[in-house]
Amino acid sequence: MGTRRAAKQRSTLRRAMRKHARAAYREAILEAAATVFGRVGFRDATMADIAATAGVSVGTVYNYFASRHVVVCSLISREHERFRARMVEVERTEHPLERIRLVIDSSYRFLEERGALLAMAAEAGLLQPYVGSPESLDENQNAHEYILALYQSALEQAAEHGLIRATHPPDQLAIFLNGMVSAPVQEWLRAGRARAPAFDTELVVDLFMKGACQA
Amino acid sequence: MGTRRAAKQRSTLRRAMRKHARAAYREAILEAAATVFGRVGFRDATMADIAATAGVSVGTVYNYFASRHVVVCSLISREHERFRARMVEVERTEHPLERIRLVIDSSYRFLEERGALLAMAAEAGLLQPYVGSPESLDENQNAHEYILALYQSALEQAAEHGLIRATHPPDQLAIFLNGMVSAPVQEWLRAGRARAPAFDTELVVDLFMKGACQA
Amino acid sequence: MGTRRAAKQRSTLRRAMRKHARAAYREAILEAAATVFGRVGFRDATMADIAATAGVSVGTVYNYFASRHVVVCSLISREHERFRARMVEVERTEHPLERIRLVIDSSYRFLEERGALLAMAAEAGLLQPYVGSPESLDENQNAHEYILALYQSALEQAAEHGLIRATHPPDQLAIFLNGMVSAPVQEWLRAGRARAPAFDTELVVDLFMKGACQA
Amino acid sequence: MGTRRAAKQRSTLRRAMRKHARAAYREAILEAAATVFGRVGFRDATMADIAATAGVSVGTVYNYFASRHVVVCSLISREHERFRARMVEVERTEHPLERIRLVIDSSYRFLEERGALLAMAAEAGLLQPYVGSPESLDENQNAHEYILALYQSALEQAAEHGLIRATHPPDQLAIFLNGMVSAPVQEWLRAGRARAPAFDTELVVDLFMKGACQA
DNA sequence: AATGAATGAGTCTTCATTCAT
DNA sequence: GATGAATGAAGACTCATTCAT
Repeated sequence: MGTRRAAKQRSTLRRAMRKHARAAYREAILEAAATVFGRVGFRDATMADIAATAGVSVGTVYNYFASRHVVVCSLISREHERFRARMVEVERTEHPLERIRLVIDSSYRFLEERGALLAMAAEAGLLQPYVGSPESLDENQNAHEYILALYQSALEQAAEHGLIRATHPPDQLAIFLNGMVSAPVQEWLRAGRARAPAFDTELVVDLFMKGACQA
Repeated sequence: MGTRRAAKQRSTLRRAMRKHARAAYREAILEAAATVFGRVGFRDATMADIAATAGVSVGTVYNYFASRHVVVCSLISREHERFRARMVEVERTEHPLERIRLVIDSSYRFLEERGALLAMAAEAGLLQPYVGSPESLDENQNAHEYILALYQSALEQAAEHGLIRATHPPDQLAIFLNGMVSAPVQEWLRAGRARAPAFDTELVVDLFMKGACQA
Repeated sequence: MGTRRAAKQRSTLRRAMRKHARAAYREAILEAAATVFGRVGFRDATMADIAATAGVSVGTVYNYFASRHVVVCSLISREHERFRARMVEVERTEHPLERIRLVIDSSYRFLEERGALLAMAAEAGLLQPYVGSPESLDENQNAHEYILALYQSALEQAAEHGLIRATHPPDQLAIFLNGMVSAPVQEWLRAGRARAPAFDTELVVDLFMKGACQA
Repeated sequence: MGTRRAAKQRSTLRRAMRKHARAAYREAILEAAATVFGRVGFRDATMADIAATAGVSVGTVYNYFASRHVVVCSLISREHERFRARMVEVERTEHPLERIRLVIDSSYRFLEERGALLAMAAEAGLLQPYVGSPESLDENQNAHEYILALYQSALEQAAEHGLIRATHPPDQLAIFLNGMVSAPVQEWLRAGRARAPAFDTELVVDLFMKGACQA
């Protein structure tokens, strides 16, 4: 009887370890994919590359992801989820301008931490055409739309409260704001991610709100 | 003697015609490449596609361009030259803010006219880091740097003249301005180039100069 | 001493149970293989399919069969043995024509019962040359040769007794008889095993013995 | 002018040679496919095998056939056409029993000449399940159906004329006749195509018509 | 100089087999 | 002895590049 219970315990333990190992493998492969995608780009990253970088065989990658496409989507999806998780707090902020400031700041910090390439992919949706439209991402995997919506609603609210000019449509303002926010990130990517990125939230907010003109 | 001179003339003529023919072929191939790149994107365009679109054989493409890579670079280079040609006039404008307005306006018009190439420009410029080093461009093929430089010098001059705040470094201002200018373009690309693009220079200038705040 | 004997008994019992368990596993796997082979055919059946159908892991399949090839051969061998077991009775029948009738009838009934395996049998027997040598069977696993031999000896005997014409060599007659017997089976396979098979022994015997001619 | 005409002639010549070369390549590949299929079977024949046997590169095979499946179908289709071409004459024969005799004889001669494996594939449709049903052959590529139809109509006619018993349905008779005809062929295939095949039309006809019984 | 067929390295994906637990 | 994840060789197919005509 004791033996049977021990066996059961062992079995449970084993299953737990399995589960853990599976998660670890999955994670390692996604991380490797992120690395390779960052190195050679989405299109030129081969499954062999990813497997080698993860330190596993190609077959193993296919044990965790049904196809190359699934790897890409899973990766983007994962980043997107992480990003949204951070935004939960921010979304609660009442004051629209403060909320904008926090969105920008959180975005920058996320980019700095996660290595901007992937974050960019997830956030900007820039790589959607590379991923392929027919099997492209779900609505809720598209961080770009999500951020634009955040900006837009905050700007609408701000306009209602008389905090910003109501002369321009808020969806367009959102696009321009996002353009300003993204600009230094893209510049950093363009420079080959050489130095550690240093994105300045206050600068963006100041410039967007007050403009470049002399007061 | 007359015969020899005639022969020489004929030879010269033939050489001229040949030169002209070569240029025409080259042009046709580049234009075809532009079309194909615009249609299926950089990475999915095959040499066979380009050749077929140009109405020549693959072999002929290789008679004019040493490799696929050279086709891409030549195309970008050509577009860049055309772009700069249009900017000659603009660069002569004295007033810095007016010059900025003209740069933006010319850029937008160029993008609207060259249509399909836009995707390519975006990929070459914005996505250069994704495309990877093997396809990276020479300094003088990089329209992005060129435009940033235009903005920066105009902003410096504007700051000297007290037309804009001197609180922010002009190279950073240039980046943000460029971000705002690019934002609607990227948004248009992201939407799949569905509707005809309509970029609003005045809106950008207004927003950049005065900010979103209430006066 | 008593203890030792008890231990020995227990050990014997355990060994017997183990033996039984092994046989049960073996059987389950072969039956699963039969099912899968019947469903998707020889070549498209994967070890994973077989294991899953048997309700065991792939590793377990390899504990009982050294390779995929061995599974196939074992299965065919087993079917062959079952088939021969049924024929024991038939072989005892004295009258050669009656014996032929019984062979045909038993064959048809075996095919009807073993259903899905039919495809396999057909592939293994008829398509052996297509399957190639690596999967070819031992002499004593070949049901085809066995049946031909049954027919041939019965036909020889019938000729000796003056029951059939002696104008044709019995080995050739056996081949033709087998061809007629197999014809509706192959037709059924070809039709995708759509309807339940209904093979008519009397028809075959009548046609083979009396021919298609008007009496 | 003379030069231009010469150029045109050359061009025409070249085109003709091209065409001829293409046909020759196509033929060589199909012949190689037949060889390889005969050697290792339909399923195990790889494109690399076929290419190597044909003395070309894999890419070349794909220049002539869009996919592996197309190679298989083209091969079967080609054999089928050849077979039907031979049957044109036979189909004209009025007397139904004589027509049956000729169908059998022509089939046997075709099999002897073309190497039975492929002929079998085309004729018996045995490989249909290997070729894959969803993209399987067109109705008119199925020689098996075609031959059965020939037999059946001849048998119907023969029954009408009182040449054979009307006791059995002609579609079933056709199947059994075909079974008898095929039997020695299959036997020959099973034996590994060792000796040159020698199929005896008269034997089959005699046995099918008169049966094995003593008169 | 144009042509376009031939080439073969490289890509994704499958699956029989092994082996640590 | 059972398990099932890891492995990697092998297969179908693509496409940049070469070269004989």
